[in-house]
Amino acid sequence: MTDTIEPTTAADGRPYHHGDLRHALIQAARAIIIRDGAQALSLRGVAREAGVSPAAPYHHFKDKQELVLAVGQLGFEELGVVMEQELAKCSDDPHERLTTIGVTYVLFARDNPALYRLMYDCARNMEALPPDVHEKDHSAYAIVRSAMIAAGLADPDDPVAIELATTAGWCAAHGVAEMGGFAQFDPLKTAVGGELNFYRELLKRTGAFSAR
Amino acid sequence: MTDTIEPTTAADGRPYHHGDLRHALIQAARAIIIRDGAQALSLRGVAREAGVSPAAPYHHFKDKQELVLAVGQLGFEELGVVMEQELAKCSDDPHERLTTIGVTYVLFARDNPALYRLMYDCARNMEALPPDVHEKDHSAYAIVRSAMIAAGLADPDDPVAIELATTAGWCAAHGVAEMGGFAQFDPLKTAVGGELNFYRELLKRTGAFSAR
DNA sequence: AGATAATCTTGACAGCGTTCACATAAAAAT
DNA sequence: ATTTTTATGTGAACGCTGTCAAGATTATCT
Repeated sequence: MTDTIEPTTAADGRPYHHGDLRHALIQAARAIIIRDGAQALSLRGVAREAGVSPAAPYHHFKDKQELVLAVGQLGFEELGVVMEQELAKCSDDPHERLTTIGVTYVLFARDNPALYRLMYDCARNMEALPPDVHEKDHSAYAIVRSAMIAAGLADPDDPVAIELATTAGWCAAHGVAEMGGFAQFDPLKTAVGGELNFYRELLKRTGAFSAR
Repeated sequence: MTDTIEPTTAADGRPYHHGDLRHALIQAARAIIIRDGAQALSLRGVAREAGVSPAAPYHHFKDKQELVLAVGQLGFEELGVVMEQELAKCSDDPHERLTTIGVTYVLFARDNPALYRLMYDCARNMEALPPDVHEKDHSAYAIVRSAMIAAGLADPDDPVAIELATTAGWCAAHGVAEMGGFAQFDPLKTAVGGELNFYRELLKRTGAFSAR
């Protein structure tokens, strides 16, 4: 009882079995991507940071790609959490809620550009992913759609128009999310009274987010 | 005169000096990127395809990155050419011209997704590029801006509003360009009467491209 | 013609993704 | 409680990659 009773501790300090390697690998990869960009990510580096051998990850991911996709998937979940938090703090006015959705989305991308880029790749290869991601994405999609309807930007009786409005809004947000951070726009940002105003104006002007 | 007088032919068939390697490397890289995606691009592979040793490219590009950026830059020039062609075929109606700009942009991205992705990276690191790219980009930017003004989407006397409208339009086009190709939207595409209509509707709904 | 600069090759280095054979620990079965 | 199976780790190895240094070959300039 005097010895360490942590999960199967060996003599040399750390246990032979990591405990929850899969999770640790995803976190390490996420950290590297956020810190140094996706191009600087190497499986060996991730393993190193997690304190295991280069071959260990292959018991949890069949590929480097599969690890990367897991990080992207986690990004979507994070975004979902942030979105709910912001919407909870928001008023009931439909237009304001829609704006909150757009701004939150864009700010998330601004704060984690490399991660957002990964999430985009993730979404592009959505067919190749396990089905639960489909559902989660669809639920996010559903949030935007209902906000669109509530704000009167889509006729509730015209399904195609609803899908179009939702898709257009998502596309516009994606565009602003990826390009809004460009340094070229710095002068314009100050001219318009700060970064946040800049994003607001951009989203407003991409009519998908503006009231008629 | 009976011998081959092509640029300094050696006995074994090909000349020791390639003649215009820099160009050949860019073309080879472009082909690989378009065919197999940017992730499948290796400097050695490019050198192989150009029939040259792995170290040869380093006399023309200091980096793999520099080669990739050159391909992206070439992409912008190509897009400029296509844009001019389409605008030449277009009527004088300002709204139609604006729509043509957006649709051409999106179709270019749809036809060469990997190349377009590269161009985006290129634009993101624009500060790190030689200044002539700045000018070219600015000229493209100027095209969009004047089209915006002509279409009455920006008050010619409000410089900030002009920049905002132009930027918003570009962001919206980027969003549609990157996300429009997602397989998730296939049903919607057919429901709306084809791919082209889909893009048109999307651009119209991201209000930056629609008349009031 | 001779010197200088540009271009290409060869050979090498470290790092990468991935796989295979093996070691160890945990879980399940007896 | 012991054995067997399964899950999870290590180590060494393969071919590939980006990159560099030293030497060979050709073009260019005086």
